Amino acid sequence: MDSEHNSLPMLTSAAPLSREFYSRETVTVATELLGQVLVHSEAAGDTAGIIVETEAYLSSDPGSHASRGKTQRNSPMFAVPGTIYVYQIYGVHFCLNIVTRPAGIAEAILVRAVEPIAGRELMRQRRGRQELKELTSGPAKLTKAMNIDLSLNWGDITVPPLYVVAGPAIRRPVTVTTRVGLPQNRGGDLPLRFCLADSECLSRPINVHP
DNA sequence: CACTCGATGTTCT
DNA sequence: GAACATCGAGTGG
Repeated sequence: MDSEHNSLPMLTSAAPLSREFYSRETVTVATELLGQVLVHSEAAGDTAGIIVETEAYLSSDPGSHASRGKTQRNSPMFAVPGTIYVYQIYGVHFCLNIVTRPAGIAEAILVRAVEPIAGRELMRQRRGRQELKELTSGPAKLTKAMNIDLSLNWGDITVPPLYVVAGPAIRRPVTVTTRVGLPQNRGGDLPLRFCLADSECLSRPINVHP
């Protein structure tokens, strides 16, 4: 067993955050997910990371996949809070979202970056990179490192194998910015990206002026 | 560093 | 056809 498991023996076996946690206002959940721990338990080995960057996607939000109604791809967004929505982007990458709000209101949170705390060697193998900062500092990087793909779409984030547990009780500064990759006319000017400002593992630096 | 660009497939116009 | 909640290799200062 490697040292990271010795130093964090309880984390990956802690109780997942409940459905009630996710059944609140999307911005609230997006903010409170920061500092919690995303865990993927697999036979190959557990991977886990502290969530350091999230984005909220709201109903009536032109940047949301659900902005033009329900389709085959986005239908998990219309399901119950805690539903996992994984989609493929640019044909090659996967992004992980967690549904909030009651069924019928399509809102979700994109998990954009985590700080690796367990299964780092597995992450290095999957990513083909050694540097800690390169393993999970982006929405598609973290899904690759943690082996998250379409097989987890429609899953339940409140139970294994993919779930979130309470992180270390340490207060860290939160910064709010505009979301990444969205043009102005698609909601790119809305302050819906949430970061732990002191993290080394953000998908990109926090711009003082966007 | 900063920037461009190709990969690759699903969705929507 | 074009766009896309991205990444990494490549190029040029």
